[in-house]
Amino acid sequence: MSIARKSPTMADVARQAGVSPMTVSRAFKTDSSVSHATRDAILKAADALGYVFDSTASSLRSQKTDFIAVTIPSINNANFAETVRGLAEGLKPRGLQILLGYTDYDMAEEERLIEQFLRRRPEAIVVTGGRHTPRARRMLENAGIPVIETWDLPETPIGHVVGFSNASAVRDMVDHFVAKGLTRIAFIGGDTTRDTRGADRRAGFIAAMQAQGLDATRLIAVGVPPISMREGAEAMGRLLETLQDTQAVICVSDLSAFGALTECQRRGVDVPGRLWIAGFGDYEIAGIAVPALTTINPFPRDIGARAARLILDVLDGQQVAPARIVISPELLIRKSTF
Amino acid sequence: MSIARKSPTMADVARQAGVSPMTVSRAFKTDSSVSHATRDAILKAADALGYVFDSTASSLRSQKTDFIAVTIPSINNANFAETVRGLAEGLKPRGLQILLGYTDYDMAEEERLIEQFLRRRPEAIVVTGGRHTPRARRMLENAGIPVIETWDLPETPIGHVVGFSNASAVRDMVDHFVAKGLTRIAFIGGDTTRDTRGADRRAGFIAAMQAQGLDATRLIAVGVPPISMREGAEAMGRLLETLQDTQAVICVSDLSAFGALTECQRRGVDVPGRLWIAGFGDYEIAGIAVPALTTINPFPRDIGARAARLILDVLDGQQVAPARIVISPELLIRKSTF
DNA sequence: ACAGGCTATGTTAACGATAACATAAACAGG
DNA sequence: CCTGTTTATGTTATCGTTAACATAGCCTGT
Repeated sequence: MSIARKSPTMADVARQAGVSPMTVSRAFKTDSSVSHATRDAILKAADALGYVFDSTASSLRSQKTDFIAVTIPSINNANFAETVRGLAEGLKPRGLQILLGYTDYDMAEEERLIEQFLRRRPEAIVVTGGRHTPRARRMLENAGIPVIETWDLPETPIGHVVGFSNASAVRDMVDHFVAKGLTRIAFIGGDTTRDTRGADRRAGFIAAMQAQGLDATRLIAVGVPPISMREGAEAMGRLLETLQDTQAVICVSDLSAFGALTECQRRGVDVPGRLWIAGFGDYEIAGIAVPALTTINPFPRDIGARAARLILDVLDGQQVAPARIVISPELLIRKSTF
Repeated sequence: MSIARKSPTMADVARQAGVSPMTVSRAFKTDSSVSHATRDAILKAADALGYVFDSTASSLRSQKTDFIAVTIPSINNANFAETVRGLAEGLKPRGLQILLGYTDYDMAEEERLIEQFLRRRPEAIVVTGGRHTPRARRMLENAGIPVIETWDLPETPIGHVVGFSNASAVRDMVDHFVAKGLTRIAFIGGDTTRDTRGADRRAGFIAAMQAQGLDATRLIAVGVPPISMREGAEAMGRLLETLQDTQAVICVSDLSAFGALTECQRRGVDVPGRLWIAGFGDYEIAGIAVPALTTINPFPRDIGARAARLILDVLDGQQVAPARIVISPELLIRKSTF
């Protein structure tokens, strides 16, 4: 490794190429007016010197960081990952870079993250969900940049929204089951309200059951959200031991649904013969499990893609009023509920 | 939303608090010497004005961004996510923020990403794997910051390494199967060399089989890496139709292994009775599938944690020579190979 | 041939913080 | 009580780029 002498700046490149620093700056922008010969000479000089453009200085002077801050609850979740992909793909053509952070489903951590991110002066910020600490909300309101809440339809949004109703998606599923003649339906989820979308789904389940005049108390809560396969299996074990006459189980996500399914397999409980199981999220496993799991596809990729387009429109001044983009989740009936 | 008047700077806070801007700057650092009363007054003034610290300006002047750049092949992969978690956790106490990007298993995209990231002047950069485009390699070598290659043990590393040998991990598994008396063993993976770790695993399989004097040509290649559950199922379908006497299958990852298992379930092929299946990665699904899948745990969280500690040591000057930290993956024998 | 417009480039100052240096006041030790 | 040290604060210049303005040369149309 060579001695870390100070890295060259535009001034060094300018000297080498026999032009002013300003012309070097222009040569590094695609649109600006620099003659072909000059730009070539500058890029060659830059290459020879090993010059690397300094975004930090550029950001300070131009007051543009080209950062889009994004916070998601978990980095280890295929659905949120898809939303980030949708975002990244939509933003990349414009040279916008995602500043990604995860909150571990913790609103205090979200607040901390938002504060950190706003210091970096992003062009816009995308957050997951519509519930935040009061201070986080205040910071977002005063940030002076577009704010987009996703994966939810908050009643009093901060700015823009790209999401869907977790509660009514679950209601659709309950109604479907009831239409098929089932009445004893249970819900498996996590045991606190850390995961607000999970809580919304449970609330939607309860409301839908009550609206149908059915018993809405078959609720199994296991573990700290986000609950995954193992917790789903544990919950199913409990369900099979305490509420043996249950006909169908709706799980807060496909992962817990799959865990529940494996528990049935271990205990020799026939799915869907004796018990129906459904999940949420249309993760890959839902489609490939045997039997394939009934689930709800909330189109996470689209959420990101729509948010990206919205950001571009807002930054272009094409969209000024707060937008409310509603995604319609799709109910996917599969073999686990036949 | 209020009129976006220019946001306040330290100078504004200083005026409000009746001190110099420098004192405001000091008040925002935890260690520096500011009297208790002064700091309180400054923080109150900052709060009243809605001041938000500007990291961009700070970074330029202090030549410290507190960014650690990290590139992973896919954002939608539980193992890489764990590595990022390990990194983030280790770096957070020091105020270092991760700048995360994914390459989609594409070295050209990795090159693009590295170039973008280096412009942001990170304190260090962590990349996945030991193979890069020549230009990417050159950029990393000349970046003048610590470079850490992970998830691999490159022969000619750029700088530091935190990884393991994908090939020898698979060899251990082959040797285990052979010791159990099996001879007709197949390998399922993707059909190109985009995924270099996948390619290393297949190469390790072939070498191990040949070393045992066995037929190493039972190779099923399906789809563009990274292959997942669906491709695993498809590959298993092909295997069952073309190489019926196969006794065991090693898959490039647990996801394809699980897909393969489901295909066996659909076709009524008994696992492990008629066929053994093993994966790689110790994803959650491997432990909970029925039967549970034999796999290899490469301790992805540890990779991140060790990389984080290494970064801190290097930045502190406690570690100067390029480190080579070798993780020992663990072979986990489960019900799918009994 | 000349006003008006366009293209390619240069000059100056500024973005908002802080490193480096300076200093007044408070304090400690003999 | 005086010197030497520490603590709290201020002053100045600067990090590397680019917005804003300026200008020289060239083209276009009449």
